[in-house]
Amino acid sequence: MSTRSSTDANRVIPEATVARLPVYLRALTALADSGIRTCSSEDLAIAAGVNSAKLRKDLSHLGSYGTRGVGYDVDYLRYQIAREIGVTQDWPVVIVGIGNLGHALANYSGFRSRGFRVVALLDADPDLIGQTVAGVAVRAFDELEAIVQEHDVAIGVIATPAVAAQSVADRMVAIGITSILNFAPAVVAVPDGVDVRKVDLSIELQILAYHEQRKANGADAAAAAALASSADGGAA
Amino acid sequence: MSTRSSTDANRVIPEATVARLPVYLRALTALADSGIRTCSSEDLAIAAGVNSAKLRKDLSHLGSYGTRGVGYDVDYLRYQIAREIGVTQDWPVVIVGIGNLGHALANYSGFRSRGFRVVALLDADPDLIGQTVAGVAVRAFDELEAIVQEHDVAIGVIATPAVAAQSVADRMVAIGITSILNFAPAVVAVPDGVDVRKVDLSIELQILAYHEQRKANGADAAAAAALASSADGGAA
DNA sequence: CCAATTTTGTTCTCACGTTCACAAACTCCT
DNA sequence: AGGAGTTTGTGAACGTGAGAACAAAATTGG
Repeated sequence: MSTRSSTDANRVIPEATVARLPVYLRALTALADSGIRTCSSEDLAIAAGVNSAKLRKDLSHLGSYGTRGVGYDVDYLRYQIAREIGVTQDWPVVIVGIGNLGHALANYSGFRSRGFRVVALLDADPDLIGQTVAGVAVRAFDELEAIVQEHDVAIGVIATPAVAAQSVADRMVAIGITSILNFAPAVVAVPDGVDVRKVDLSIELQILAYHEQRKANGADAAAAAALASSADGGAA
Repeated sequence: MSTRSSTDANRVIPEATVARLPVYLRALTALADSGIRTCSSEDLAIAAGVNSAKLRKDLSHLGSYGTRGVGYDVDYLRYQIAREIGVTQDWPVVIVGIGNLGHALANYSGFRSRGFRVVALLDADPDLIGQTVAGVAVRAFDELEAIVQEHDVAIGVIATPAVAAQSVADRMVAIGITSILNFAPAVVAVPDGVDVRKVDLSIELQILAYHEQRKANGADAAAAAALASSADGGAA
């Protein structure tokens, strides 16, 4: 009795694939916007900046949505990926911490257009409460529980300073939020069953700096190696 | 003649390790700030939110900076990691695109304190040029080349709308920038030798949404499975 | 209708990353 | 000094992911 349909909710999709599905979704939207109705895995792979074999393998985890010899129907595939990710519905989101970054997030139009709706902005600073940002009033952090219950919020965004991040996360978890996107430069610990993703601006820059330094050192090392080998002469 | 010192510039550090080094650096700074002079791999692993075996293996790629039976000297290890990443020096950075996100980035104090210095803010919008953001004047995008050459900038940050991202990246590459941090929701293509890292707010949310949806479906499926098995009864 | 062509979906192999488990090396206490 | 107790650094096993290569399935042209 192991007949598994292609829409079987129990099939596992590798994490690496899940992380790329939103990229494919965006690339498909761009293709659709430029009037393209059908594309090959090669076309889509280029638009998404990946290898076409990887793209096909990723899509094969969702099901067989292409046609051999033809390619993929852009709108159809787009819908299938959106459904798989879960962004055919709208997800209510709360943002905690309305500093510079919180402002930018509240104003980011990409959330609304991609399946997310900011239902509340919260901050602990009394001076901010009552101000309107991006058309949404800033409310007191204490109101988190009421808001989460009213709108059935599952996803919270932390944009506070580092010191506040853990206590905000604890509160979110206690209230029933099960997915957290953390922009604060701090590690937050959460119990099993709660997902945390971390976006850290300076960590990304540091990773670039490492490679940048190696480029410079590599050039130096190559020069040094050239000198050394010329000093070695033919003395092998 | 294969005597390789522990500071051999040619040893390779796995990419996954490189991505975690900044996390360790931050955790060590936090420990140092609370007056801790020495820590075990277990202590540091908890502070960094990773498994201690992974932490030790990561550090072993840099060299042997710990003492068995004792642990790591916080300041010493911090310096070694900072040197490895390359943030003992200051990296000049330009930010292109001073919208909501560009504002937030310009004001982000974490850059300055972690080895990066914003030397210029650029935008194509004439209305923005001349305004001061975070103490730095916004200048015309055309001035990119002069600024990059004057300050020897190797790292550029793109915070423009998606449509502008590729052309900004092309210009950066042409001028000699070799590392790009891209916040625009678009894939940018660059030649070999140029590193691009991408930070995408809505992609992170979409990944959370996927898992959130699976939690809900999983609960449904579990309920359905329970029903099915009770319907099955003992009919094995 | 059949051969040639195109393109998907999948299999196989290799590389990379994670985790376990333990020997080596250090400190502390008697 | 020597044994007990800690903690690092690393070898080995395991799991996941990437990419090449190819069979299967569709279209196209004669």
